[in-house]
Formats: sequence, C-alpha cells, structure tokens
Amino acid sequence: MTLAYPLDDHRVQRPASAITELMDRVGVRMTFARNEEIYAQDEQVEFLYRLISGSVRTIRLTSDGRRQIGDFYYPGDLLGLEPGPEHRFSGEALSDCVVLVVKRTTVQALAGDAALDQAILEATHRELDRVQAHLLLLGRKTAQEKVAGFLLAHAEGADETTVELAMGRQDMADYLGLTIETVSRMLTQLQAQAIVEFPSARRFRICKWERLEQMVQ
Amino acid sequence: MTLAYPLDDHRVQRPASAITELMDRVGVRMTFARNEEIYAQDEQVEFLYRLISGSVRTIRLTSDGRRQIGDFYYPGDLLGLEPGPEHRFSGEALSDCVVLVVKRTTVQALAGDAALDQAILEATHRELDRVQAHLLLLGRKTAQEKVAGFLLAHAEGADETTVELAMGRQDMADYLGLTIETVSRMLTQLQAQAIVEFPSARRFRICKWERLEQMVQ
DNA sequence: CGGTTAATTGAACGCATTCAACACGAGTGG
DNA sequence: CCACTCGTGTTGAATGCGTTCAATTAACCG
Repeated sequence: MTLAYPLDDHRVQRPASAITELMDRVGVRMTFARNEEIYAQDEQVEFLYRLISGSVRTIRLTSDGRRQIGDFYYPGDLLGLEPGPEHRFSGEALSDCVVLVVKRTTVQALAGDAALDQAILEATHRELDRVQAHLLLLGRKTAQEKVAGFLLAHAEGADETTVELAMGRQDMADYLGLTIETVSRMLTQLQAQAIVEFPSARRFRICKWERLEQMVQ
Repeated sequence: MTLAYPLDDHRVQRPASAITELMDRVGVRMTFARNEEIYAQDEQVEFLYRLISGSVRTIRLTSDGRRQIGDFYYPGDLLGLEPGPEHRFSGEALSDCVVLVVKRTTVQALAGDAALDQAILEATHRELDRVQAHLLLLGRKTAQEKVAGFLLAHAEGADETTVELAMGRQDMADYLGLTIETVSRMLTQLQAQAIVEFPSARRFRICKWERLEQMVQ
C-alpha cells in the first residue's frame, strides 16, 4: 500500500531533462521494499537512480550507531549523481518504492561525458545548496526552531493544506540531530499553541504560518 | 604583521591548474585587511576568488546574532563557487590576505573549455565533501569529539609537528556549534590528559595521535 | 611597563537527553 | 468481538552536557 506523497516537492530545480529522458528510455525498473538499501555508504558509485514512486532517505552511520540523515528524496528526484567515486551516504527506501536504474557508464556512452558532467555539476550544486541549509539548521538552532523549520520546509511546495510526512519520528530526529522524544515534545508543544494540527501522526496542517515562520528565524 | 600560516594546508586536493592559470592570467590582485569583508551574505555572486596568502572564513549570521562558520580557506583555495545566484555565507579575511579576483562572467565566457569545467566541478565536489563532513560533525557529535576532530583535521597535512591555527577560539566555537568556554574546557581537558600540547593559544602539537583519533569515532 | 583583547576557570542554570512507563493503531488469530 | 502482539508515538522524572554569567589569568602590542 502506498501513501500519497507530494509529487511536486519543496525543491524547485529539477534534474536536467536530457538525463531524465535517457533514464525513461533505457532505465531498468526496480522496486525496493521499505527499509531496503538501494546503495551502501562507501560503495562504488555505479548506477544512477530516478525515483518514480515512494521516497528515499540518505543516511550515514557512525561506528557506535549514531545516525545522521542527509536528506529525503521524492518522486522525480535523481539519486547517485555523486561527484566522487563512492557513495558518501547510503540510500534506503523510506517506503516501498520504484526506481529507474541505469549504469553510469551507459549514461556516459549515450549522453556523452559533457552531458553527464553537466548533470553531475547541477546535481552537486543542488546538493550543496541543501547541505548548506542543513548545516545552518544543525549548527545553531534550538530544538523548537529545528522542528518548526522542518515542518515549514515540508509544507512549502505541498499544494495540499494538510501535508503528509513520508518519514517517521526517528527519521525526523536523525535529520535534525535530535532524539525522537524531543521531536515529539516539540510537536505537542506546537499543537498546544494551536500553531499546527496533527490529525494523525504523519499528517499535519499549519494553522498559524506567521507564528511558525517567526520561530525559525 | 602576518602570522605564519600553513601554506600547504590540511586538504590534499588542489584546484585544477586550468582555473589557476586563468586566474593568474586575468585575475585582479586585491588585498583585504584582517576582519574585512570580501563578499557579503545574500549578495549577488559576481566574482571568483583565489586565495594567494592569508586565510578566510565564511560565515552566516542569524537575525539574533548567532554565528555559524561555514569553513576556513587557505592559500590556493577557491572562493565564491556557489551553487546559487547569491552568497549563502559572507567571506571575511581571517588575517590580512591577498586574493586574485576574476568576474564570474569571464569564467563563464570561457566555459566549454573542458579543462575549466572540470576544474569547477572538482572544486564544487571538494566543497560538497567538506560541507557533508561538517554536517556529520554538527549533527551527532559531543563537544569532545568536535574539538578533537577539529584539531586532527588541522594537523593532518601540516608537515610541521607543531600546527599554527589561523583562527581564534570564537571562530573555532562558531565552526563547531559550541561556545568559546566549552571549546576552551575541552582543550584544557585534552592537555590534562597529555594528548595535545599548547605552547601558546594558537600553536599546538599532538602528542598521542591514536588517543585523539579514537575520540573522533 | 600599562592597556586592551583573548583565553581560561568557576558556579549555577537550563535545554535536551536518558531511561522508563504508557497510549495508540494495525494486523492476527482465537 | 475480544485478546494479543508489535511497531510507533507520547509523556514523565531524573540526569547531564553544554551554556550562561561572572571573575580571573594570560597573551599581545603600543
């Protein structure tokens, strides 16, 4: 059973169309079950992935088991366009999902090095953009600000008034550098102030945008 | 008066020669005094900078005055290779420094030059690498681990056994997402265990590499 | 030498974590 | 229909890490 994800997500830029078309033409359709690993951290970059349905998280583990989530990906996003030879994070299916897979060498052969390089540069730029924003989030924000910012980021661009979250509390926590308990507390706090509503654990609606925005700084 | 900075810094890769040559050929030499702003946060990205001597910090301020330092740059490094149209961070001279400046449009005019494109991709790649490492640092590390990691990162690649720090405690703190007091406490703690030595506030020597490395995880 | 800034140290506080218990919903099988 | 389980989310109480505020010391530069 598949949840309804925001098909046009919060990020504006889309991957270069040349690569997208190429993937639609020669990509191999694969499915991954919830929590299944699509590629592993430190593994050689061999494939390019285009997410068709479902959602994905990239995640990095430290030796003692602490998790840091890099980002979340939604239908239409390209994964695996890494600048280096190996994956810095691993990619895991957040929910059952379908991806188009194509060998990097195939892309090179068909689209040419220049096109691939261009796509990689664009993807790297987008990635850098996100990561820098994430950096600010992690560095000097309180738990309140982090959670408020998270909700805002996921509400913006979602055309529905009630937003569906693809991830659970643990993934939110590992993205924000917090614990699930703290995330939960901040959420109840926001609900107590009637700033957001949660009809269910994974669906929310922002009632007071201004209040939320001014919490983020 | 200028301090002696590690001229060959802790990062191994250097920008590809195409950029270097370009900048050497058409770049304008400029000097900035200590704490002077090279470019401002939210300003349009107009120039590319190559650091000749001295060192630079990139920094972002929130409305209520909290500082987050993006990174430190040393001679040979490229600055201003931003993904977006405007600077996400501002760039400030950590010490008096000399930079070569060239217009971005000039670089773009020469784009298509495969070597140049390659160089930009590499530089962006390196940037992404750093920022992602920084992300992990900020997300799930203790003060101890942060400071230990910082010292290690700055000692690696410095061929001297005693390392000179280009930045003061406040900049260290704002890079690590800590306060100066906490940074200071962690440093004294490391000295108490004879893991590092500080002949002066800005010069240190690692005595027990293994101990330090195992603190970082 | 002073004068000024930077760094260290101490004590009290507070935010987020930890550990533990409880609530809720979905799925299963009697 | 209820009882049971399992995964997930919430809530409570106690602890602790890092901060805050304040005072002291060290480094730098005229």
